[in-house]
Amino acid sequence: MGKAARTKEFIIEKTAPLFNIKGYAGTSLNDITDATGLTKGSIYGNFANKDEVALAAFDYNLQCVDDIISQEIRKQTTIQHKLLVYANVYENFLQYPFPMGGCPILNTAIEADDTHPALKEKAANAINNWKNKLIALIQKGIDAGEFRADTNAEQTALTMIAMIEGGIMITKLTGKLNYRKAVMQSVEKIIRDLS
Amino acid sequence: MGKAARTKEFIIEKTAPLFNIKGYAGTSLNDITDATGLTKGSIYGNFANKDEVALAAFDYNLQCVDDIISQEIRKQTTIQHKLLVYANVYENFLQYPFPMGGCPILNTAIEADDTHPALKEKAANAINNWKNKLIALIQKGIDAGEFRADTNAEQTALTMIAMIEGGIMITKLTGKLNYRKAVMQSVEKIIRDLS
DNA sequence: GTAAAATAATACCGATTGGTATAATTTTAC
DNA sequence: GTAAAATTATACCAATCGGTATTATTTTAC
Repeated sequence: MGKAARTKEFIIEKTAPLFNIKGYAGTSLNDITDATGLTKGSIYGNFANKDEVALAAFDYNLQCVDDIISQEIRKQTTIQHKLLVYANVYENFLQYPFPMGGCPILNTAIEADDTHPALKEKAANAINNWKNKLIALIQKGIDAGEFRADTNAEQTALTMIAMIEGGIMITKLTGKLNYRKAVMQSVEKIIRDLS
Repeated sequence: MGKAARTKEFIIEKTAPLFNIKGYAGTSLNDITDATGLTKGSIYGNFANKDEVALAAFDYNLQCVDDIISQEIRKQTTIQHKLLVYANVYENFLQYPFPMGGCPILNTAIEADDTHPALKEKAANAINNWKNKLIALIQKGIDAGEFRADTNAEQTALTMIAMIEGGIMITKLTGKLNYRKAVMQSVEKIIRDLS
């Protein structure tokens, strides 16, 4: 890994929390130079513009979440427990190296949906990948006889995602941790009801 | 209503969609003067600063949603149907005079939670009021014998809100209307399961 | 070790940011 | 109808916005 690649990585690491907390419009190039200790010349020597930094920062934050989830899923043996990982990780994300500012998909989705097509597409892909992973897991559970045969995998997957993201929003906003806990218990109920 | 009050109202009406679509940081004073056709002098003659416009715009957008919901709830007679209004209105919000840019609570919550305490508090109050209304409805259903006595009203309310807001985010992001439909059908199932 | 190439710092650009002082114009109160 | 008060427009402010040309400094390749 050459110097250039290392600096690029460094810039992304330092700015990823900024974009997740303050948003794309709310993060200025001054914020970026402050957070990295580098100058504008250095930033623009490694990225074409602010957009490219933001896109890379989103990828970094998303990868961070994916790594945590994947690692926890690998620890579980039954499909039901693998599905429960999503609820458990998001319910206790303070215990994990979760990106500062909350779920990057949610944050990016809300800001970018009407304003930034490139970021919007990245967030949309993230949701679709998440959905597909859930569907694959649920289908595996159906095939293995662990879940009911009449399960609507796609509807269950979308409902889980909606509940998790909605629960994050509510708790981040109100400061009430038990609000998220209540929602995540509903997610758990939905998963248990698949059996 | 004097001239001043009318102009103030006019500014709010014209800028409310802006703030809901582009966000607080993304909406500039130029956007505001463009949308209203007024000059900066006029804006600052009626509002102390951009913050005050944004706060008033949020109130306006929220009132808009509340009016739609309240009106539809009044049309229904059973508690179950009153609860279903939330799912139905949000599922078909294109059929109503819903604020441009989607749910103002969600939009404001995500942008303001780490950056704008005053807006954050307004959004938090909106969520709490929504939650309390749902709890009151559910409790009424329990008291009337329409719902099961062991219903956890608060958990149900929070789960409904999370699902609705999460469902809005997913559909706004992916453009797939049937994704929201799937989630809203899950909301309906939760409501039906109360009986 | 040296020369070429890549990276980083400095200094700058025009445009835009939120905001204000002042002057012109309307409203309002009587 | 007139004078005082409130509202709106004009012109401006310093600061900051994203971005770039140029210079200085490191890396890299040989």
